Amino acid sequence: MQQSLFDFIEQYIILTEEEKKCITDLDIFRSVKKGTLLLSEGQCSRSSIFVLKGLIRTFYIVDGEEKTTEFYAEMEGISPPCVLSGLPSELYISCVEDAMISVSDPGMESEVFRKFPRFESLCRILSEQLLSKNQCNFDTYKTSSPEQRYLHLLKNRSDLLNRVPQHQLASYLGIKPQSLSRLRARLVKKKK
Amino acid sequence: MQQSLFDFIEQYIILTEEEKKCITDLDIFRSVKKGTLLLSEGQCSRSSIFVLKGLIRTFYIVDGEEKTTEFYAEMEGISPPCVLSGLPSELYISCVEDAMISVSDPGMESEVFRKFPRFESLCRILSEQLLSKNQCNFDTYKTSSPEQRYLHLLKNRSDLLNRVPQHQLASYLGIKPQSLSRLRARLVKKKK
DNA sequence: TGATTTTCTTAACTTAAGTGAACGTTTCGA
DNA sequence: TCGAAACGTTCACTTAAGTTAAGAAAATCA
Repeated sequence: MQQSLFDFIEQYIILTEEEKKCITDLDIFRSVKKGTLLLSEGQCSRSSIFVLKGLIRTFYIVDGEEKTTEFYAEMEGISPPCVLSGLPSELYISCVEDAMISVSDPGMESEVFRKFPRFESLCRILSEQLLSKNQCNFDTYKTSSPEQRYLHLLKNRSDLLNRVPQHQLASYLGIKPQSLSRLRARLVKKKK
Repeated sequence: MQQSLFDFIEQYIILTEEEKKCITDLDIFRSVKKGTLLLSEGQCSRSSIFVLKGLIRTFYIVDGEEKTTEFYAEMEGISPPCVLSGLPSELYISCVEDAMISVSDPGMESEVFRKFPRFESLCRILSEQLLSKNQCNFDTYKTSSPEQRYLHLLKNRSDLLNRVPQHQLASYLGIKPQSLSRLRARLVKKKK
């Protein structure tokens, strides 16, 4: 299972046996059941999550209503705001499917950076890439309508359509479930 | 002028004279006039920008229409997607006000990292913070209506209201200028 | 300064999302 | 396996943004 984490890292740098052992020794791999809440409002978690298998989802609760903001599938990771801010979380993280994840915290990271400085270099590059990607996604969201966002999802992450309940998808697109139903009906009619 | 860059960095690490000289020698400071385009569609720029004074704005042109995605004021920086991707830019960057900026590229950065490794450590931390902040902003955008986004702007970045033309603000909020006018009129009426 | 362009607002009409409700289907736990 | 809860769709109505157009105000520059 940890092999898939090694595979991910080795897209960037080839790991020595010593480095692999160091990662293994951290004992960061966890198996979690569908529906598990990995983070709840009010918690001051220090844990960053990397998804090895399965699917997790982040959301807020605004006026008693879940607002899904992102899905994280294989080889994607999330470090919730509370990890850096130290403030109680407003974010929830929950398991959409049974999943294998790795869980780390800033303490582990600095330990690894101390032992193997090139890991910090890798993390700088990765977080710059993530930042850039995140900004692009934000820009795409801002410049699209719900319908365009749905079509974009259909094209680029169609796996989500089968893995995620409609009402979570709707929320992710920024609309209500009823509106997603209608939107889909409208598109089918247009196509004819 | 470069002092304000030093001030920014020294919020995190105190610079030695040697480090300051290294930065000064890079000759990265530029003065730019209002209206100047710092990046246009199609360009493969390698330049990241940090704003020391003034205001710049990023936008796309979609169906012949400008879509403003972000404003960068004092002590904020932007590394456009093309810097990392190497692909021709779809993003525009333009100067909203006369500005003083610093312009760097990946080559300069690796030179500085080589001479002073702790700069890479600082950059990792900064980009992790930026990523976290960017994700929070994205989440706030996703979970808000245009009206809520306007009120949020009023509360948190009210300086922009005076520094930026309405139609650019409207675009930034994800609506048309006419809708922003109407929204404002609606709010005034509500207040009474 | 005067002319021209850009910007901002208002208005009437259109389009699409929000709301509340109903109803059939699926899921899940006792 | 039965019953309750959650889920997805449809409908009628409401609300707010998009569109088109017009006119007033402000900024720009020759």
